[in-house]
Amino acid sequence: MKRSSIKDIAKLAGVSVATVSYVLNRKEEQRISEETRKKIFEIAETINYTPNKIAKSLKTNKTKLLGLIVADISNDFYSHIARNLEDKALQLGYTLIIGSSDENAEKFEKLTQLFSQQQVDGMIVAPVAGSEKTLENLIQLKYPVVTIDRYLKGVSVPGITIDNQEIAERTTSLLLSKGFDKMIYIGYETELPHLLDRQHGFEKAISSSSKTADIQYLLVGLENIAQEVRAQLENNLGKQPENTALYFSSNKLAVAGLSYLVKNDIKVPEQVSVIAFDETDAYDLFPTEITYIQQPIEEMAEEAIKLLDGQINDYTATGKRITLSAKLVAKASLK
Amino acid sequence: MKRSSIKDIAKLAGVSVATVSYVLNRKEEQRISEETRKKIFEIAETINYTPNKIAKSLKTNKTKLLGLIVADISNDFYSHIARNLEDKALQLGYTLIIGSSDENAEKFEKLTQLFSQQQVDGMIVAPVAGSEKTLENLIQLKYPVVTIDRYLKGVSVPGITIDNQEIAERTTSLLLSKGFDKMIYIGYETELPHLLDRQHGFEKAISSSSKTADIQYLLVGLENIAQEVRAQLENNLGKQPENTALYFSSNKLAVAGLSYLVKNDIKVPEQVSVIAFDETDAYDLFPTEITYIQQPIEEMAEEAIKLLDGQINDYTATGKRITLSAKLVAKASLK
DNA sequence: CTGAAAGCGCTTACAG
DNA sequence: CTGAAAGCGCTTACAG
Repeated sequence: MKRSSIKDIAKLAGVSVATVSYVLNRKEEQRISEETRKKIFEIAETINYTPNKIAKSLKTNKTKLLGLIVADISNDFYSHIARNLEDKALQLGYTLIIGSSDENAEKFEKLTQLFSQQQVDGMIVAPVAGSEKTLENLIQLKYPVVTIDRYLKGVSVPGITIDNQEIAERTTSLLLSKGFDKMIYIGYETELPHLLDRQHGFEKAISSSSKTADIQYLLVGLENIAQEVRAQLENNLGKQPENTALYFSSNKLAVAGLSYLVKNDIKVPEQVSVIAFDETDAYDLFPTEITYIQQPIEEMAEEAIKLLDGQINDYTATGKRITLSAKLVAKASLK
Repeated sequence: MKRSSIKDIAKLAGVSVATVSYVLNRKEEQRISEETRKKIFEIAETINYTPNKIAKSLKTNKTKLLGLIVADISNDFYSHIARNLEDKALQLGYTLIIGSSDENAEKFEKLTQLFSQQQVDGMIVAPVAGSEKTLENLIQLKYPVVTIDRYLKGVSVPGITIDNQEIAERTTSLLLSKGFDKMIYIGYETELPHLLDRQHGFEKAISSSSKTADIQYLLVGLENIAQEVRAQLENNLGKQPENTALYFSSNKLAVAGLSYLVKNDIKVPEQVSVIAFDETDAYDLFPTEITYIQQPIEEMAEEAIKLLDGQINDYTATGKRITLSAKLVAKASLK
């Protein structure tokens, strides 16, 4: 595969490569005669010229490539984030390189190195537990980075998050007002701050309320979610629960939990009310419409790209964090 | 952000850039003294050197970048394809650039151009209707390309598909053997050959069978799938179907259809049996376990990368198409 | 209005 | 064992 270069055009047109470059880049300052301009465009067309961005990148030090690191691109939430980022990035002329960290700090670091070697102009990352140092290194190198969805304690890096604690608190208060006998929080056994925020919001609402209810926390690891959730619900919820509320702190947890409910013919909301963080098409298959907390994914993507583009064009060390508001979408699963 | 270069190392070590390059690339043929070798590694370490792959690419004409074009990365099926491709690609040192075509031939072409400009070493694409010419152009330029999931008529390009028609035929025969009064095929109104293959498989089984049943085809466009499927089922299935089988030719169609069933309290498999192409976690939320056709996604990804890597390293014009076998996973939704 | 030339950060035959 | 030099395909001040 031999592609044509600016040099080929120059030769055919009988001009210098400089002239070709000026014409093709529409640098009007250097007024090239209409005649040669036309000739150059024609030749470029006929020999099927496409610019070599690699060469351009080397010169300009810009690749128009953005690195995206998520936990797992096959995860519903992240694939939607990725899709929205892709669209917003394209609008600004960027293309996305994507990698999955699998919640592994080492792999996360490898990916940042790989992307850095590919000279991405910037990175959008969902950091994993233990990746503080990796992030700090990037910041120290003045590498444009923004976090999305997640953030890490003690690392000052710009990013986009939602008001996890607040929305969790508000929705929990709503739950409390309904007077359940038992409320179960299903969450992750994790150090990830954004997930802990959700839990703290839940706890805060509970402790500041005058209502009393039997409160339980079921925490599962990041792997084998489905089995763990089902097993724990079996132990703690039983087959014939009454006047109980389930609070799932992610859509994956919710899918696992709802699967348990439907398999055991537990009625929602008659026996158990359900509220879940994040949406997913899967809810459509559940007999009752699910009440969920909706993250403004499109807005998150837009702000992330904007923030990153800003950093790329004019780097300023800043830990600027933008917090967007999630909202509750109330459906029948909450009595 | 100013990164250090090979030149910086050379200066600090008091050697030439050539020597540094040889050492860093572990080219043992040119035996460099252990002493300078060590010095160079140390310096590289301390000044935090990372190679500029862009510069290397320009010289070697290899970027180790692979372009992936899917219909929509937020679609469950494609995000899983992407994830598997990512892993296989990484094993061979490639990184993935991802783009979504939205079933739009123009956007598909734009993406190929963009990727080509980024000098990707090759592309893995799920072509869209009308993208024959775009594909032909790439082939003509001897650009390494392999298709995945889909293929196009009359274009000779290597690729991976599954035996859509065969598996559809086999599963339909199975359905026929159960003696349903009514069988409804829910598919797409499309020209995409791999989807038509599924329909042809269904038709073939029907026409070559001695059994008779009321056969219906519900075809929907590629947009607004959910609403269309529900509306059509409402008209053609009704609220109290009996001894009927539903054949969904994709997981998105199945999710839409199952949602209709669950909302209308239609019992599976007592009233309606269900079989679906492709899996999704969403099935977990349906009261009955769904019988589905499982594509060997991991194997598809592996073969695609292997085929592409082969093309990249030794280009030979070939329309080699690899067909893998899908398999039926039988569950309770089929009586 | 146009071109010669330097240079981006590497690799690699070639010479010594 | 090591280095000088050419070159990958562009861009861009500078000169004319």
